[in-house]
Amino acid sequence: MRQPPAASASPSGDGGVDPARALPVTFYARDVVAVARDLLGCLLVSCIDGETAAGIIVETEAYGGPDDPASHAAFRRNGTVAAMWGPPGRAYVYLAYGVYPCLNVVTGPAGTAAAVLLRAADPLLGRAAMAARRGAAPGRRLASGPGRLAVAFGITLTDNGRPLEAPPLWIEPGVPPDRIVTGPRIGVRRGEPRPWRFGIAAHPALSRPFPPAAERG
DNA sequence: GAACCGATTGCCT
DNA sequence: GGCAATCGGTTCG
Repeated sequence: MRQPPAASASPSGDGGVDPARALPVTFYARDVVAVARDLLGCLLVSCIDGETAAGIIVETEAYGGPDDPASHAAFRRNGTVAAMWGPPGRAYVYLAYGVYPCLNVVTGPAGTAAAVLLRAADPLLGRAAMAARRGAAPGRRLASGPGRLAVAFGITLTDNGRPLEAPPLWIEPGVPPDRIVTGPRIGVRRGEPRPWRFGIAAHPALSRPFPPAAERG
């Protein structure tokens, strides 16, 4: 499987990315599970600190509103989580274990408090900048994991609530994947398990392999 | 105002 | 494979 041509051979000066192509708010204003699946193959772009970083989204997780015990919105409404309760198409950034920022995309009508966690991306542009931010060699784990992804793209808590339709942070349409795998969300302990983790089948940039049972699905 | 928890990661054994 | 690091928000006293 070759790299999708989403960011190749463009007259744009940034190696092919173009904020004019950013997904409209209507894309996000849908069911959180649908958005989570449709984001696979799309191009995440950030222009932060003078560095352009872009990568294909290869893994996502859907988190519902108050009805989803695993969601931050289940028992919280104020603070950073307030972004989840806001309008769709905006970023919800939280700090995992006080260490790593994690980037979510708010979905559904305002007040739904649902969001999609971006768990992994396949670096396409700005690998050097990603590696520098990660403090790692430009190898294969630059953005494979929610914390790694956010750090690689320069995302911090200050980006919480930021609209995702214009610089410095936006998402462009990409090539829909041939096969999508499904599995239980990672690290979730509360409530009944939901198969709301989605990934591009057998993609090398996945944060972790999917359970065999999901591969057959 | 203090204690506790968490949608993680990297380093240690 | 196991566990410490680290911080914002919520909960409890």
